[in-house]
Amino acid sequence: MTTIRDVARLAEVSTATVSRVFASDTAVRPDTADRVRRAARELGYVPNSLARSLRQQTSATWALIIADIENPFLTQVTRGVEDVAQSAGYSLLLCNTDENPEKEDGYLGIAAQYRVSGVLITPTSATSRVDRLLSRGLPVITMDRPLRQDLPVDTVLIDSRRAARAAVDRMIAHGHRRIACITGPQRVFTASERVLGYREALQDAGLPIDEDLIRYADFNEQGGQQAAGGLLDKTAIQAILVANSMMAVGVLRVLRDRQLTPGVDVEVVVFDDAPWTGLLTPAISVIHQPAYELGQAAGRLLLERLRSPDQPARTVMLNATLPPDGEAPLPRVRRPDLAAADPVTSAILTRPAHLNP
Amino acid sequence: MTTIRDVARLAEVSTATVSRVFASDTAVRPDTADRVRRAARELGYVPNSLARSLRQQTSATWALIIADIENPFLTQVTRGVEDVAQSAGYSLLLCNTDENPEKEDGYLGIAAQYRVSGVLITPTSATSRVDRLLSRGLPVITMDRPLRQDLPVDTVLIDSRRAARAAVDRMIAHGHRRIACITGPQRVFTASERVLGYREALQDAGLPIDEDLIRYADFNEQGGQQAAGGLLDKTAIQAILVANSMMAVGVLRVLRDRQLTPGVDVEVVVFDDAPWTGLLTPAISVIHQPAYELGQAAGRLLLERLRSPDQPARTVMLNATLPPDGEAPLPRVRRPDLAAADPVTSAILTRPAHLNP
DNA sequence: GCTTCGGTTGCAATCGATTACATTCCCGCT
DNA sequence: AGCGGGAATGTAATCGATTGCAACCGAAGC
Repeated sequence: MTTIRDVARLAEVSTATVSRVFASDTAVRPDTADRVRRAARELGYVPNSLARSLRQQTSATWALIIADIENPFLTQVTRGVEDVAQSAGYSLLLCNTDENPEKEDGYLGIAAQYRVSGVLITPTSATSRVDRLLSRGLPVITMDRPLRQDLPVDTVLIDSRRAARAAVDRMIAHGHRRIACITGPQRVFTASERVLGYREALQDAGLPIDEDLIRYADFNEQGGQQAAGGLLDKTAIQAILVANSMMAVGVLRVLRDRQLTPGVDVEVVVFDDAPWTGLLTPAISVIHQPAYELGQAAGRLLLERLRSPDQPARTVMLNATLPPDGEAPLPRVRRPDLAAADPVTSAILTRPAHLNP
Repeated sequence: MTTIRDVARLAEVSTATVSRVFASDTAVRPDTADRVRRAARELGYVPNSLARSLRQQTSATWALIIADIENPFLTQVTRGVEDVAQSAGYSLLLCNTDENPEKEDGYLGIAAQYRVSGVLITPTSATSRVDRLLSRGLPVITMDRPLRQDLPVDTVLIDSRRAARAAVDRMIAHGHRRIACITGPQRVFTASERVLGYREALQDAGLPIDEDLIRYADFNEQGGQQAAGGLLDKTAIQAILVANSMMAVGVLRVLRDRQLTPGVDVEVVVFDDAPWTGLLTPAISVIHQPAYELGQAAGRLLLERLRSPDQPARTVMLNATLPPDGEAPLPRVRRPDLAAADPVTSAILTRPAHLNP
């Protein structure tokens, strides 16, 4: 493996000069620089970023710690983070926790070992041990789920409580009374948050809350299937709110198996606007979550945090949207311009990405 | 940030001893080791893996370079790779190329800079510049798409040509004659491979091939929509083979908009068994691709390559399966035991994952 | 008591870059 | 010619670990 010394030798300069050509803005005479670049090309020199990071005490890497890479919502988040990272010169260390706090802990340790310059995480619970990173001065951004308020972490959330409430409001307006809610593990913030919105809507309408209509299960297809099965075994329902698109597949499968047509026999509203939801007839309602924008906002918060480490922690709240009653879901725009779309976050998000050396 | 010296000082030993406690199997007296571990815990010591990797000339990191993190197929592949990597002590550097050869090139460079110990890639084309990694002795595993035969890279493929052919055979058996094929960019191996299978089936049946029924488009929803729209504007069809599940959404949307019911007016067969496909009525046919297993196999090939760098390159071929005619698609098993399921690869895949220090 | 030997431990070089500081070079001005 | 000063370049310390080699220690064997 050729090193900076080899290049220096061939170009007949010192390693300092070579380094300056590639990694700093210190002046180097153009012809010297040329000679160095030629030598480097000839030798196939690739700088060793481990050595560089060691010396500079910082690496151009972020750790992205997410619960489930197979969840399309998180996939879109990942994509948003990746785009910001890439355009600012950072690479991503990808970590999949499986909603498992121990796996998460392990990855937090790895993030520390790798001396990444920031961590973006969807914490498995509010008690995730990110404090151990913070005490080292490592910036942490939490996504989709908040941590304890006293921790100095920037946060990007989606207001899913309000969206859940709007969805249930509408079900009530449609005349439904037996309305169920199938959501993720109670420990997970977004899962309980959606239940809160559900409860609020019922309470506001003066309707009783039947705890048996609220089901917690794993945030995946099987979870949805089990929850819906257990629910329908005990009682009949008129409408159902499902907390994510993976669960929705399971729920819809159960409905079909029981000859219940979504949208006819049971009104169904689902979080996440998975593209396939538009294919069902009649269409089910979906709550659009700005997942890509969430990732993007998280990435940008991290960039700003790196630029000014001591500013107070910020929380960005994005809106989930339920299309107006009677209207088809909005056509999916692949990459909406968030800054234009959401005034709440535009202040943060319109600032140009900082291009790191 | 506390370093190994701080720990050494507190434990009243040399840095060498501390290092040996944490990172090698050299003997250290149990009570000394205890003292070191206590000191480390007290100081909150986290080893710096940059320094370690620099010294050891190898890092416990793999680069995973994929075309599109939002493609569920590739997401499952990622998951397979991640599981193997994690259980062998490796971390993943995630790179998203967007099917863009320049972005890919950039990431290949980053992989080299980071001195990752291996690269797993779905190359954007057969001319991807992985040779520059190979010449450095960096192991490369290609996934889902092969490179030039003369390159010493291990490869995991899915035999999608055969699956495409089987699907079209069946369409022909059903009496269809105007059969279309919507696939990805021609440059992408799997896209053309599926067309080859399509052609073979028609040829074997002695049917003419109408080039106008073959459409290349982007491997996403929009691509599927455009291709299907263009196709149906010109001609009517009886059956259609779609090359992945993202395109399928676009295609199915077009069919619906034109009042054509999949499975009734047009027979539809789709690559990738996206979970939602089972929700459509009547159900469409899907070709199951063992994506998770592909990722897993790739990870294991890399582990073996790292263990014996000089063995000849290997290619693993996995089967895509079309459920027998008339039968419902197989119920999705979340994590099938690949070794038991597929004798072709069991030899490789049953070997226990090597646990790295 | 001395030697030997295996088990522990320490010393110091090393990995490949960056960078503070020192030195040299070059040019223009007096 | 001599000098000043800015630009270019070199020297060497440094980042934080690992590891070859040497030194040391204690017990066993003679």
